[in-house]
This record gives sequence, structure tokens and C-alpha cells, in this order.
Amino acid sequence: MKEKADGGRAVTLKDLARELGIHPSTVSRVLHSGSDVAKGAASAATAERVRELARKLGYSPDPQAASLRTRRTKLLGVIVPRLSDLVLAIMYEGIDEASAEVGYSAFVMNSRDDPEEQRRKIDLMLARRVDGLIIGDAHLDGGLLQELTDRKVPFVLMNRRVPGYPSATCDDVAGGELVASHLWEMGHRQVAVIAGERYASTAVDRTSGFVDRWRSLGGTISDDDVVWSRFDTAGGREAGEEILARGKPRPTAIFAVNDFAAIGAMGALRSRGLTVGEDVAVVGYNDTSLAAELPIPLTSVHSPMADIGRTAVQLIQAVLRGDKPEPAQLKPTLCVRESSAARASAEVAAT
Amino acid sequence: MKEKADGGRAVTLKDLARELGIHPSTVSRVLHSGSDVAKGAASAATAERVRELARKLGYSPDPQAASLRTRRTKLLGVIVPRLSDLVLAIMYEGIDEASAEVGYSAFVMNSRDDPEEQRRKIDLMLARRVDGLIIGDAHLDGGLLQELTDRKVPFVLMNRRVPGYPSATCDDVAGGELVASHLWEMGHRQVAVIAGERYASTAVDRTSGFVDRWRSLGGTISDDDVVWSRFDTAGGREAGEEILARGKPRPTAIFAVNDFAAIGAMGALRSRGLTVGEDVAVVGYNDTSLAAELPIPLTSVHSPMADIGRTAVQLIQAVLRGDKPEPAQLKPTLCVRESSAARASAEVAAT
DNA sequence: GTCTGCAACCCAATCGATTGGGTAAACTTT
DNA sequence: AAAGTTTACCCAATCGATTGGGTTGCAGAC
Repeated sequence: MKEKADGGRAVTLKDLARELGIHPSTVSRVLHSGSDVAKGAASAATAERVRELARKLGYSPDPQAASLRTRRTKLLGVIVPRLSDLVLAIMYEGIDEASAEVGYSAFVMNSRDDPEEQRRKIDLMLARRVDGLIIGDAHLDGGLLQELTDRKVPFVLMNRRVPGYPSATCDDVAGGELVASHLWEMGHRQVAVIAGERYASTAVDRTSGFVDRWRSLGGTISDDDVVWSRFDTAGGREAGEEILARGKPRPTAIFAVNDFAAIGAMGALRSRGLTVGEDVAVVGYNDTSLAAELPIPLTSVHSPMADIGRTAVQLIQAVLRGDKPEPAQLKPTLCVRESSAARASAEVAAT
Repeated sequence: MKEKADGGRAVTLKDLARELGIHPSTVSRVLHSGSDVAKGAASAATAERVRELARKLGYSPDPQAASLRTRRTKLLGVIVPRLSDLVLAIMYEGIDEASAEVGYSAFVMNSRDDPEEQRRKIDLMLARRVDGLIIGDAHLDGGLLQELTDRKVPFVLMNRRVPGYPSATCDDVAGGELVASHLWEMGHRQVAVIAGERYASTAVDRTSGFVDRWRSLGGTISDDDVVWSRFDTAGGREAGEEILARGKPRPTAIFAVNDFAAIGAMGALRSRGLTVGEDVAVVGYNDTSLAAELPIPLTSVHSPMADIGRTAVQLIQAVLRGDKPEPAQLKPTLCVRESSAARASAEVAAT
């Protein structure tokens, strides 16, 4: 809080140098290098004087100037579908913290999952000369990613994965499996899935994890028990209504791949006079803070969102060092709550 | 998507100049100035050649270099309590859009409403040489703000106001008044307020707007009908429980100054076996996307969150131009839903 | 007594864009 | 035709930090 302490301009290396009667480059070396380069650059006594004065005057290096020379901005660009999606917001909080810890700053922008916007935002970030990108809105048909690779732009994926690229995600297949096992054990035999957007690995993986496990347990589930939808509450409501409107026997359980979609589905059930947790079990995904606080608390797969963000920062650091890190998949856990705590009601289960 | 088009380095002014056989400064003037300075700098023909080549090579100016010279970074720093608060996330979306429109980029950081964090984050932003700050987490006892003013750091407040500083907020007093009028009209006479954090103008204004209007309508409300709390769901639940645990007659309506607190309060009511909207009306604030989608849809004061963000950008632009803009207060509107749609039940109202 | 080596610095170019101050040539004006 | 005015540019310094390549002075080696 003092780099402009006395009304005027910020303190520069030159100011320090002048004050101490030494050359700016010496000051730079002292301040810049941990102690390795610092040796040989100045005597211990001088180094101490430099550090002392820097502290006193509240010197803080101008990152603009530094990066002009070093060609590194210590800036990370983060692209998410929308920051008002709680899941992404929390991942971003993880990024923000982790990147600050390693001396980077993060920039976020929304793409609204619109391919054109994704391009535009990436361009904006590159124009700002970010050192690397964390992409939270990757689409499975990733032409864009190939292009970035060709252009040698360092990037990692977060939240959603695309095979062949480094990514930090939840192990969504495992998450889907957890739900399948849980619902099966609770005696459900008729289920439906609100699957999310087809272009997102989160949706695809959670769904396929669920479906595969369900079948391996001996359950049957057909393609039209899987409804693709938007991730938000309204999308979940529509999907829920679609499921209920079908001619088929009503499912005793619904798995929505996202808490917000699950909330929407709960709304649809309620509109039909059905009680969530009694007539129909509902399970969500991500265990957002709301899940536990809903009037009927929502069973949800807990995914370590902040850690996913932190991991993404580690991965991009590795990429910037020139490594090619393996995808990281963090483990989900199931939080069973009232919305799916009761066994499937006998008559229906017997159907 | 092409400034690094052919594998190598980014295109610079010098590259363009060399290619065209003219001086970099001429290129700069052509590209930089809208057409005013451009005239006199180069012939129309040359100007066209420059623009043409710039387009072809995908030239994008290095903002680092530019800002080193111009002392402007075109960067805005945004501080919010937490981005995982949907309200702030949406305001940030407004900022993001509006700032992009005027050629700025925005940086966000979380302060978690912790004064020490606020300082630290502000320092980080200033170290990045942001042109101005948008502060979304101002505390009413604003020593920090005075300090920033003294240091001549350009800033505006958003979401929360502090008298004497430029700010973009919802007219929270008016919002509180809307709720008071509504509940009064619905026949409620015993009410309680979940007031939020004392240090936030949002909490204080909404509460005082409500209380003052309530009294002017002839209602009575005492200090202990107002419970200060955190803004999140857990805080709302605790406050709700506190209200219900008091010896006093149970209120027929609760106004929570925040949707999440309202949801928490709804949970507390439900745990007691009370039905929201029948036994007790609940009203929230902000009309977040969830409000309408809850199992029992929540009456809420709609505040134009994205517009508040956009307005904050306009204000900071004004400050950067040297103006001293007046605080902007955007108008809220009331969205009545099921949680408060029924008239207060007669027996209780008659008490 | 010269030479080598090291410690402790200094110098100047560099990154890319911007900008105040030119200047040469062409074109008017009188 | 001399003087003035435009037009269309160019030059070089500047912003602040970094860095490869010196230089100086002194100590100890031979």
C-alpha cells in the first residue's frame, strides 16, 4: 500500500540506484535473483542496503516493463462458459488463489459456450499476451484446441476434458458410477438421466459412467431414458417435464448431471404433485452449497471444484516449463441426502 | 486468431514498417489515431496500405509496450467479496462486457470481506498497474477508501455504497420499501428481518428502507425483530432459527435481504414443520435465477445486477477522465411469487 | 613484479509502442 | 521567383526492467 506513497510517481529501479549511488542493473540483480545470481552481483552489504531501501520506498517492479523485456507477463487467461455458473466460479476461486501463490495473476472471461465467443475471447487474452490459457469451456469436437496446439499456445483444459489434451477435471465417469450404484442399491429399477449438453465431457462422462454401471449391475436403460439438456435450472425443468410427459412408466429416480438441472427437475416434479424423495428420487452433481440447503436436501456427487482449479494452475505451470502433463482426474464422492434417501417404493419397484 | 500466425514471433510495428519501407512511427500514427491524427501523418494511400498489411499479418499491438509508454494499462481491477456469490458474479459479467466495449480488460479478485485481504488484493492490483479499481466489497467504516483517495487511486464502488464516494448500486432503500409495502398490503403485521452484515450498505439500506416504510404505514417493528447475519444460506438458516426460537409470537412474514439467506430461512421454517407461503411468507432480494425455480418460488426484489456492473464501468471511465460522478442508484422492482402470494392468515393477522 | 582470478560493479542495448520535434519536397500565394 | 504553407514523412528519446558483456581494483600465486 505504498508504492505511490508520496503523491507522485511510482518508485523505479533508477530511483533506488540513484539514491544508493549504484547502477540500476545492480539493483535489479539484487532484487530479482533469489541469491544465486545475487552473489557476484553485489556485496552482501550492498544487497542489504538495496533491499532495505526498496522496502522503505515501497518499490514494486513494473510488470509491464519487466514483461516487455522478459517476454513473460505472468498472466494466465481463463475462459469459462459463464462465471455466474457457481461451479465455474468456484473453480476460478481455486485458480485465483493458486496462481497468486506462484506469482501469476488470472484473467477470466465468459464465452457462453458459443464457439465464436470462445475464439474472440481467446484472441483478446492472447492480445494481452497471457503466458498461458486455462480453458474451462472445451467442446468435445475440439477444432479450436488443435488450432491452439498448432499455434503453440500453451493451454490446459479444466472442468471438461478432451482426449489428448492436458486437463484437470473431476473423474466424471466414476461420479456417474457412484450414482448408478447408489440408486440401484436403493431398489430403483426405472431411471432417467438428465444428461446436459452433448458437447461437454462432463455431461457425456457422467452419463456414460451411470449408464454403463447401471447395465453392469443388471439394470436396463434405453437411449430415450437419457435426455440431453442445458445445464441450468430452466433446462433441468424442461428435461424433467419431457421425462414425465413420455408415455413410459414414470421413473422412480432421476439423475441430473448438474445440481441446477436437478433443481429444475425437482420443480417439474413438484408441479406434477410428486414429492421428491418419496415418489421420485433425484440426484444431482457437484454438491454446490445449495444442495444441502434446499427444502428437500439434494443428494449430489461432490466434486472438488476449487481443487480442480488449483490443479489446472499446476498443470499450466508444467506446460509452461515445457512438460506435457498427464490429465488429472480428481475423485468425486457421493453425498446422500433426503432427495434419494428412501428406498424405492415397493409397488413401483415391483413393476 | 493470427497474431502468431506463422510459428514465430508476434508481428510488431517495426515489422510492418520494414515491409512497407516506412518508419514505425508513421505506422503507429496510422493505426493508432482514429483519423484525426492520421491525417497529416500519412497519405490516404499509405494509410490504406498500412491497414491492409496490418490486417494481413494479423498485427495486434503489444499492450505491455504501449502502456509502458503511455502510462495507461487499460486494465481495471475488480474486488469482490467472493465470485462464488452469484450476485457479484453477475455484476462482474456486466463489468466484463462493458469494459471490453471500451477497450479495457477487467481483473477480479476475492477479498472474502476480510479487511486484510482487501488491502492485499488492492496492492496486487496496483502492482499490476491497473488504471482504476471497482470495489465491490466496500465496508461502511471506510478507512481504506479514504486512504485510496489520499493516494489518488481512481476507484468507484459497486454493489455497496459509502456516502461521499462514487458508486453504482441498486437503490436498496427503495427495495426495502417495496417489500414493506407488499407485506403490509398482504395483511402481515408481525414481521422479522434477516438483515445481513452490518458493514454492508446493501444490508443496512434494505433493512432501513423496510423498517422506515413499515413504521410509516403504521406497523410496529422493534430492534430485536431485526437479526443481523451472514449473507449466505447457512447464515440465513441460523437467523431463521433465531427468529423462531424467540419467545415472541411467531412473525407471519420474514424479509431476508438476500435470496440465499432467504433460502436458508425457508429451510429453517421447513424444519419446524412450517409451510413457506402459507404459515410464513418469505421475501428475498436480488431475484437471482434460482428464486423463480425453487420448489416454492421465492418473492424477491429484482435488482439489475448486470446493469450495476455496466454502470460501474461507466463511472470509473468518468473518474479516469477526471470527473467526479454522482452515485448511481438503479431502480429495483418487486417480483411477487408463491412464497408471499397468500394473504396473512386471519387468526394470526388479528393477533 | 607481473599475472590470474575473483568480487563488485557498470554500460548499453533491448523489448515494442508512442510522441514531440523536426525536414524535405511539393504546392500555393502574391 | 521568393516566401509561405502543406503534405508526408522521419528521427530519436522515452517508458522501466533486464541482461550479456564488459571494467576496475585488489589479493594472492608464481
